[in-house]
Formats: sequence, C-alpha cells, structure tokens
Amino acid sequence: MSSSTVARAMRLLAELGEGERSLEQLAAVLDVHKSTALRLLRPMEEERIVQRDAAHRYRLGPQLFALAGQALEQRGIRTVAAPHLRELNAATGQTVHLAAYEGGEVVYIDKYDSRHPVRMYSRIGLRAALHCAAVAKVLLADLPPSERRGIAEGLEFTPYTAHTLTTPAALLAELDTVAAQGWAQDHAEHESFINCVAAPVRDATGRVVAAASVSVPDMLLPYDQVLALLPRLRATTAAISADCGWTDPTALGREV
Amino acid sequence: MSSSTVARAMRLLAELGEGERSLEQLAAVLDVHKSTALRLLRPMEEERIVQRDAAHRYRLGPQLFALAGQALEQRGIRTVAAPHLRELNAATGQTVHLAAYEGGEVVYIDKYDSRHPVRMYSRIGLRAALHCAAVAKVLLADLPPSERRGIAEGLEFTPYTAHTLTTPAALLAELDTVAAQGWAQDHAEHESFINCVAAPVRDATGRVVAAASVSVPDMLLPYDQVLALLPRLRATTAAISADCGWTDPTALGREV
DNA sequence: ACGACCGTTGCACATAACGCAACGAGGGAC
DNA sequence: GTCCCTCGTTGCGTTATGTGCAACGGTCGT
Repeated sequence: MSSSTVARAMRLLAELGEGERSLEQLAAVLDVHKSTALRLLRPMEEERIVQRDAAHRYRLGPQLFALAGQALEQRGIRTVAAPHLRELNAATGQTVHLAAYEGGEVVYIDKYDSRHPVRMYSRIGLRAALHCAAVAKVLLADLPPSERRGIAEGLEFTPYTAHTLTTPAALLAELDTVAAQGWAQDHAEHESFINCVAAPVRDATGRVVAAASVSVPDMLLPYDQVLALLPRLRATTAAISADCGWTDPTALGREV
Repeated sequence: MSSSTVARAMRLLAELGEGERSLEQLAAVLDVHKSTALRLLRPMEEERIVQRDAAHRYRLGPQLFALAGQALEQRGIRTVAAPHLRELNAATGQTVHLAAYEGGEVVYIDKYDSRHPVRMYSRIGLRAALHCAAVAKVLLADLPPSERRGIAEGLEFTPYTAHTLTTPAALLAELDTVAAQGWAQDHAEHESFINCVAAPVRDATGRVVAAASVSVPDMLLPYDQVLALLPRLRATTAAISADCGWTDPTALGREV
C-alpha cells in the first residue's frame, strides 16, 4: 500500500528529466485531467523542484541541484561507489581501489581486497605515486594541461621498476593518451609483478571526481588478461558516475 | 487548491537533504503517523529518489543525482560555458560561478571550486542575494528599468556586512553603473572577507542569459588584485557569448 | 479586434490517504 | 541463550482529499 499520488509526482519528474513539457503534455503522460496534473505540480513548483518559464512550460528546477549537492556532500563519492565496487570485487575476485585527487595528491579513499591468497599491499588514506599508479594517471589526465605540466615537472620520478616513467615528458604523453582513451594502465610501473587498469568516475558537472582501479599480481593473471577486465571496470565506473548524476554524452555504441 | 500529499513528499526530500533520517523522525517532521510517512516514501524509494540502508534509515537516492544532472544538461548555456569556465578556473585558481536569472531569482547553475585550501561555501542550485552578489547585479542590470525598480523595492536588503547596499535607491544606482560599465563587483557585501567580479554572457539576440563570476577571499588576493582579474573574466565571458552566437558590436578598441 | 488555445478555478463525487492498533523482526542487555 | 524493547510493517474503517467536469480568463496569432 503506497501513495499513488506521490508515485504520479515522481513520474512527472522523470518525464521532465527528458525535457521541457507543457501542462497538457504532462497530463497526457499520466493519463489524467489537466487540473490534476496542475495540482500535482504546484507543490513541487513551490519548492522549486520544478520550474516554469514565461510560456508556462515546466522543467526541472534548481532545488534539485541543491538537494543533489547536499546529498553528495553528506555521503561522498565513497558511499555512492561502495556497492558497485563491492560487486566488481566479487565478480573479478581482484583488488579494487577507489582514489581521489585532493590538494595536489592522489589518495586512496576505498579498497576491496582480493580474495586470492596473494594480495598487494595498500591502505586507505595512502598516497598513490603520481607517475605510476593507474588511478593517478586517470585523475591527472582530467586536469587542465597547464596544471598537468606544473605537477609533472615537480615530481621526483622515483624509478621503482624498469617500466617506471622517469621524465615529465613521458608522463605528459601518457596522460594525453589516458585522456583520449578514457582509461589508464599501470604495467608493472610501481611493483614489478603488479598490473592495474583504472577508469574515471564523473559527477553531474562532468568533472572527474574519483578513479576506480583493479590491481592484479601477474602470477594470477598475465598482463593481457588484466586488460580484458577493462570492460567490466568501465561498466562499474559508468554505473557509479550515473549514480552521481552523470549522463554520458557519448552514449551511442554500448558494449558493457 | 494543490496536493498536500505531494507537498508533504517534497517536505520529506528537503528534510533528507539535511541528513539521514529514520522513518519515525520523518513522520515527526510532518507531524503524521509513521504509516503515513512510510506510504509517502515508498513510491520515492521505488524510483530511487530516496534510498534506505540496512538499518532502514532513509537518505536521498541516486535517481535524484540523475535528475539533477539532466536538469543541468537542459540548461544549454551551462554546457556551452563549461570549458571556458574550467579554463578560467584553471588559469586563476579561484572559485568560478555561473548564474542565471530564472523566475525572479538568481540561481547558481555551475561552480568550479578554488584549488586553494581556503574556499568559499556555495552550492549549485542555491539562490544568490540579489542586493549583494556580483552575478545578481549583472543579471538585474540587463532587465528593463521598470522591472529593476519593482524588484529592488520588493527586496529585504539584509545587511550582511558593513558594505551591503541597504536601500532600493543604492541598488538601482549600482545597477546603472553595472549596465554602463558591463561588469559588476561585490566588494565584501555578502561576506566581509570575500570580493567578487562578474560579467555578463549574451546570446545571439544580445540578451544577457547568464553571468560568470570569480570569487576570492581577500586573504588570498586583496581587492585591487581581484579587479585585476577582470580582463581575464571578460575574455572568458566574451568567448562564451561568442559560442552562443553573440557578435560584439563594440568590437573596436579592445584593451583586454 | 476577433477567435482559438492553454492554463486556471469551483464544485460534487468517489477514491485513496489517513490514524489506529495489532503484528513482526531486529538488536541489546542481562 | 532468552527476554524485552524499539522500530518498521500491515489491515481496516473513516473521512479528508484528490479527481473529472465544465465554465472562466488571459495570451498569442491572424
């Protein structure tokens, strides 16, 4: 037993999500009389959840932005991402990380351990190496080019392995690639026996607010099989982004 | 005559914007029986507008983010402006806002945070104070004088700081100045330690459809250095306007 | 200036939302 | 482990409230 009146109101919101509608159009969607639709819309208009322009056409209102912003502030990206990351972790059995760019550094803000006996070492709150970690590459790639440059030139480029990028130029070139393809890899650049792939999470404004990654020791899966996890990873980050309000403009060819 | 049921549902959303709530708490807010609150929440939960965790505590749900994202998407100007605002944000490192005049109020429709540790607080969807905010002045200044007058006389003129304009006459005089010079300032009129500059964005018909601003705490930059950001801001708004089809008729002596 | 269209209002009727009270599940304390 | 207490859930009868209808009025286009 639930309120059908509220259900109708929610249906109106969904419809307005598609674009501006007149009162009559909205009434037609619900298959109710115009006056009924009007009475449903009025309280939402008062709360600025919906809005109407001079021509009396309805659209979603600014209070919606305010609510979404408050919600994200409270919960943070970590809470929103959690169920999706857990599922990715369950599906792949591998270590899953969530990282964010905060004040010049990339920090791990969540982690789901591999179920295999051999695990990689990391801990929530630790900083990622900016010139190695796949999550770092994803996050840096979203920054404006001028800032990327500044960061790249300020790094130490500690050569952890033979694959580690060791010059600002190499890193900047890599970031261009990452920005273009929409994901990043770490091919034994930090630990000689660990490969990672990472993909960005975007919020409603389209900005990259976090990055998720799968890390796997190559004794478990060789490099090319790690790349095969990419579609699954990207499906996960797409789902998280959607939960943050992001609507993918390149939603054409889908291939989960 | 409007649906009080929907009004109650909206009230619940506003309450959930403040934080997680139990069913009983929500019922208490509306002063209704628990079962009533439950019936109101159920359709919203089905649409994922609200969500409940394992402990049955309600919070705002992912569908709300999706709606907010769609709503932002519908504001065409936001999409056009985004890359330019991002660039301005990157170049100055300061907080950048985009605001529009909608139905008698000035609403922030986009925001790019400062990268400095000390940030100003604001959120997309909030209303700007019409007698303080630089963006408000820019948007009001484009209205016909008669409408300006009506708005100015209907305001409350809350004196946030010592610099706040407190009379309709003072505001109207300021709007004349803004209209003449093509930009506006907020010299510690809303927060005593924050200065802003704003400039208009015009569409192909020449109407001001939005305003962009840079806001900076004066511990970061003193007032006169904020004014020095003006050329950069105006270059940005000019670029956005150009993308909207606006061709500047006063494109003669440029001194940016 | 006229007509057509769309949003708005008042009213009578019936639906659906409400409060109540009993049920059930989960958690904490002893 | 068992009891108790709290909180969410359900069924039901009443009545408030949402609904359709039809007439009104404002706005735009011709």
